[in-house]
Amino acid sequence: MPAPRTEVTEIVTGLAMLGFPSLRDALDARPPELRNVEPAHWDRLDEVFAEGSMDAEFRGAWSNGLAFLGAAAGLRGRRPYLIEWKGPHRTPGYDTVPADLRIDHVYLVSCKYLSKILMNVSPAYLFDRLLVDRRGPVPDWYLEVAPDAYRAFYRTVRDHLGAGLPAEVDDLVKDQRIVLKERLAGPWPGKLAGPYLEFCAAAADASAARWRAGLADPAAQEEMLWRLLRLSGAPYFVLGTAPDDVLRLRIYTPWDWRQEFSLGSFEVTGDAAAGQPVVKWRALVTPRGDGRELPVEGHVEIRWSHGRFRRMPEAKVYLDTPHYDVPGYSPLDADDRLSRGLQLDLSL
DNA sequence: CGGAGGGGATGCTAGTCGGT
DNA sequence: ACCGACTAGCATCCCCTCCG
Repeated sequence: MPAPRTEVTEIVTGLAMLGFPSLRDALDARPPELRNVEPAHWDRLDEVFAEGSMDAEFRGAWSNGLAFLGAAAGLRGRRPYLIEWKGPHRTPGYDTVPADLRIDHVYLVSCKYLSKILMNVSPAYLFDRLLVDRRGPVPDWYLEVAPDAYRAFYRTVRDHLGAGLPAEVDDLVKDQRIVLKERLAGPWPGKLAGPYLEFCAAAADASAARWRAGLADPAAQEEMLWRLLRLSGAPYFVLGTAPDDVLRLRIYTPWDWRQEFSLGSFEVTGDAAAGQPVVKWRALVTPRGDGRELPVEGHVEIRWSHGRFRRMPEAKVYLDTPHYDVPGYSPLDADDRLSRGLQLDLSL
């Protein structure tokens, strides 16, 4: 069962597009146009709504759905005949568009909690395979790119913790990893903090070098930026909520992007100052017919999954540029301003 | 507030095993 | 040798909290 918050956000966003006079009416109707929502989901929604503990989420999702119903680039006031909720299941195959709702078979909508996290993937998939082929060898990334630094750091840890651990990090087995994770919970002990930072710097630099190696030509850089920003072959919409903010974006396709922008540069560097292995990325984008360069930047944290030394490292990709300043992310209300005549009265 | 880290969920994959 | 069914393990995806 997904977190109630996710369910509230996604289902209520869809509900609001169906034009009910109020959320209460919509919840009571349990409209059949909203597919894949089971009775248990409706029951839980009723329960959470009655409790009132998630009023902010309800309000945000409701206003997002209404905005999409009225938006020029969205439904322009046309009540959909079908809203498919992706539901608690992960979509099979390669998930290019992170869509939680599909409206009338064509409009793809992703309902996000406002977040700077773009994706969380395996390091080899990002740095070696450039987000192209998910399937591939699954190395322990730290051993793959910074074996000497990783082994040296492990030996320092082992010497600090004492007996019961193998001589080399390569020989750790599952139970030992669990023990390591538990004994290393919390801040690094003073004697390990310095060596850890050294290892972080080595892993970050090596990861950046690996990434750069695949990004030699401009075409590869441009495609990399598109994939990082999750541009997809089909346009889609992001309707985000936060306690007191909303984010409503239309996400360009590469085709849209090319018509408005060109890529000046894409740079990747290890971040020695961070408290974990971090690789920074930065693109300079030039709008066509206008000389001002727009920076887009973010960073990638490389981190153990499920605790220190426990599972394979994964790569968490962050966007540091505000969403509204990203070339290729177009605010829904900007589209509305372009076609003012289509604005509808949405007061309830 | 956001960087650092935690951990549940899901479904892929590499095993095993019996049958052909 | 190959195939399909089945399954345990775990890589990856996703969302969460904690704390300075």
